[in-house]
Amino acid sequence: MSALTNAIEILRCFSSARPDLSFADVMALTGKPKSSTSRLLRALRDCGLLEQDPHSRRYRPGLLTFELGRLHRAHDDLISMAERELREVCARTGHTGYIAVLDGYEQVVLRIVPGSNPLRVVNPPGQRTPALATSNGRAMLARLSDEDIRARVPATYPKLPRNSPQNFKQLMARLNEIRRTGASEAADESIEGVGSQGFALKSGETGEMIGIAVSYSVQATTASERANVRRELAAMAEKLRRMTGDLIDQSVARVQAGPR
Amino acid sequence: MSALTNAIEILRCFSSARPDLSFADVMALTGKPKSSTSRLLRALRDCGLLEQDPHSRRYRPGLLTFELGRLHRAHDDLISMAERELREVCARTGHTGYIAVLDGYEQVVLRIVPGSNPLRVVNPPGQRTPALATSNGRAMLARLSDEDIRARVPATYPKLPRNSPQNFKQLMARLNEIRRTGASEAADESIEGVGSQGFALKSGETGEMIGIAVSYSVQATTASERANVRRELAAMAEKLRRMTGDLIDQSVARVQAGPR
DNA sequence: AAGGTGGTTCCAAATTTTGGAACCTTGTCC
DNA sequence: GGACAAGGTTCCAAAATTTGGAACCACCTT
Repeated sequence: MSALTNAIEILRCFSSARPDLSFADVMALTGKPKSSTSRLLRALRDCGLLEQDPHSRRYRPGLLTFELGRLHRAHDDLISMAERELREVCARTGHTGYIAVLDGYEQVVLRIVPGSNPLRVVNPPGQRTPALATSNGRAMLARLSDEDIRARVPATYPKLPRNSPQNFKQLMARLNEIRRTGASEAADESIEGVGSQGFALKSGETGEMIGIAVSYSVQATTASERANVRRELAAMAEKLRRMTGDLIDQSVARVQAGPR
Repeated sequence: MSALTNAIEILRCFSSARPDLSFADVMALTGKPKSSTSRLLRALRDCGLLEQDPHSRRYRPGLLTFELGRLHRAHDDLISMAERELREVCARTGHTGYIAVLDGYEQVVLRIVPGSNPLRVVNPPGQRTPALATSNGRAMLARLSDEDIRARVPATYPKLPRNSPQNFKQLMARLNEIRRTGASEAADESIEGVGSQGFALKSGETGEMIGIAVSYSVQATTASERANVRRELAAMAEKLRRMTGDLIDQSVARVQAGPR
């Protein structure tokens, strides 16, 4: 599927860091010849996966992506359940909640539940982050086999924030700690000044896995507030595991806190 | 681009009426042979445009569509759309444009689009003004229920400029006139010597509402220029309503002009 | 066992794709 | 006006990919 593969390669050039691209951008990023690029962009534009600004000539994701994206897991029971419970936790704690999924060694935020706290962590859904550097990301990785983790982490270990695991050995130590203690937490990692706690949840029926986290400002959140978040997430995790048939060892059933 | 075209054909089978599809569904909907369908679905799954529920075997839009759709949405939200259109109107008319939202009985200016006219109305974003005394403010109020309007206007009617409605009865008369004629316009109200015309726009999807206005100096703007502004805003309103799914009666679809 | 669903693989013919070269349009600068 | 750059488009022959029918597979139900 060479044409399709090439088209997808172009689609993957778009990100929140690069929401729109020029003809030359696409050429540089993909390394494809001018004529191939021209034909591919035209095909993508004609089918609705890309659209082009008439003035700037720049390309961006088109309406079809929006229409399809809205359908993505719109009727996912696991996510709906988790989101309902998370809303209550965020209403009580005032902090912002996230639901994310793993893709490779990265995670993608699917849902955000705003808190009432005036100091707000702002991150749009759809954002991609190394799962190695987030609380819920690490919680999800800890639920995988070591082989699976090894296969996901790039051979060239990604450059991560200072407080995140700096190599595979450190990562595995962190993950084993999460497996042992049930605690996944971090501060000043993927976002400076922001801490979070999270856990992973699996559907016993489908095997689907999501990572749930609550984040807050490190400086503005007291130790007792953090302890409260821990208790809230522990209760939430236990409730959701019962609801979804998430089989997990009791020894790691406690809340896993992490960065985010 | 036959493979790409066929893949897109499959993607277009998904809708909110059919958020996920089985192998047989796809075959029936596209009429493609089994082997082609199998290869196409596999390619779409491998590239992230579709994902497959491991339990039910059904296909649905994949993570990549979610991510790209979010990028599309970020570009195409209500305010961004309105601002882009307003820029063109202001470029053509030369006057200053405003986008505001309602907060209680007041409006808050979110965006300002400068015109080229040397006589310029200057108002900073974030400014609060009684919506009762502005063209776009009154246009937005006219879109609310009478109970909502009543709940927003303080029990002690606010002191307003001379040409603005001086009591609740006069306000309702003005709003009903806007509802009837679709015209919301004023002069010498919130700013002495300044007139404006505006309309309200609602997102069919989210219910979010904004008020859009173009303002000008009353003395320096001829009647034919004002008529031109009216035509420009009417065309802009119609276009935006189509784009946003703003359902409004045809009888009030004409431009509403107001003070500002 | 028969039948159905959800696929996968093989194969030769048909179709599409590819990249380099030549070309086009529009705009900017000297 | 000429030169250059950005953003493309079209042509062409060789290479690559795609196609649909047939055969096959795994699993489930009656």
